[in-house]
Amino acid sequence: MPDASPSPARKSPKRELLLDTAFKLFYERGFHAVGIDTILAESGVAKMTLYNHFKSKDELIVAALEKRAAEILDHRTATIQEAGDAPLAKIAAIFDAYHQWFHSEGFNGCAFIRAIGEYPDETSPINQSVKRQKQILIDTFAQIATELKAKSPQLLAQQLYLLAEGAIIRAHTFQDPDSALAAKQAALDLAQSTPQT
Amino acid sequence: MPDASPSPARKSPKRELLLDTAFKLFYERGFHAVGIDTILAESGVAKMTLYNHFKSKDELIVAALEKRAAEILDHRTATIQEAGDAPLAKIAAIFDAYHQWFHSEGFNGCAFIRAIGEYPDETSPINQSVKRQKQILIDTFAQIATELKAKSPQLLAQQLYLLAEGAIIRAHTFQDPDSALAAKQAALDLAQSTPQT
DNA sequence: TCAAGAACAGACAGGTCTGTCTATTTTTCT
DNA sequence: AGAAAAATAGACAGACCTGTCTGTTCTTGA
Repeated sequence: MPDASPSPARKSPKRELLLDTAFKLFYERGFHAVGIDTILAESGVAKMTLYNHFKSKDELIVAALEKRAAEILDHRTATIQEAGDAPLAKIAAIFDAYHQWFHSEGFNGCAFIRAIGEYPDETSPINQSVKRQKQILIDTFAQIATELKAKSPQLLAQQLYLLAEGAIIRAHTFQDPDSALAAKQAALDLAQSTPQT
Repeated sequence: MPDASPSPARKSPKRELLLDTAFKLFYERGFHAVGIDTILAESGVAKMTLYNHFKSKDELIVAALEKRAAEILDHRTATIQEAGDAPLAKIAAIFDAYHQWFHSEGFNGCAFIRAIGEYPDETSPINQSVKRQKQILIDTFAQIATELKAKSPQLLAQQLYLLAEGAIIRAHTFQDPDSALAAKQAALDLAQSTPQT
């Protein structure tokens, strides 16, 4: 009866420590570039503890990404919540949050996009996990675009998403944390030029 | 007098073959994921030949990226040339070219962005090479924005760039080759709403 | 207190990686 | 034809990688 499968405790301190350490290192240096041993040394956890919690490195990567994704989603939800009811204010708030992120210590682009880059195989669980996470952002934009009564909410949502991803890429590539400003302005231009009732 | 440094023949068939094969494999599977031996097997070239042309794997990566960058630049220059003199037509032509690219066999995102993702260290020659290449695209947009007499050509250029990168990311992440359409429309919207003389 | 589960250190296997070396063959140019 | 340059196969070193295994110690809860 004792299930030997590697998820005995859904939430253990060691497990959380491993996930946070792994994410930090992967984000800093890349997924292939960081070995298991580095994560273990940095976190001070034993190898068998890791393999008791996760079947493989890939599973660790997925879990680390999903933990981070949950945190990001919470943060974004709060950001939108605080922006009030006006759709344009919500859009502005989202891009302001990007602005803050780009200015934060250790910003290194989008871990999820980088994960897709390193695991381009569509059947990889890593790849699929990223897709799910990104879809949530698009859905958020679509919700706002609908509230805006845009002529084509789907199109506007997609365009806002393009601007967001583009801003991340530019901030990362050129180490310019102000990339969100141009994106925000373009986003508001596009959103505002939409025919409203 | 014979310089033993690893660049004896600037242009040799084997060298070009190695660069093309390397790029293809890196683009398909990622930089860390593809080993030297795989490139050698695929190209049918001996290991010492590779190391006679390139000091290291990193140098091979840089050379492969730069060869590809030159080809892309040529293609883009021709695309703009064929679009005629109207700035808006040039912008449309660039995004149409993205559209074609996204629909082409083997599209797998932007190799340069993925390279930054795998080599985030700013001092890496790989990282720096990508930055140079991307700057050329931004400069191209800036040139067109200036021709357009945009109020702020730099801002518009940056926004067009964000849309372009965003479209690539979206096409790659969601395997949706039509991502360029929304980007093109947004680009033309932004460019057109610019106050002209 | 004491038993069971969790985490520990560390060795280990088996594979892969980059880069070097040698000795031989092929190509190229004059 | 003959010399110089280029490419070849393949072994090799040394490092690193993931994942397994063992036996010990720590933690925790009844």
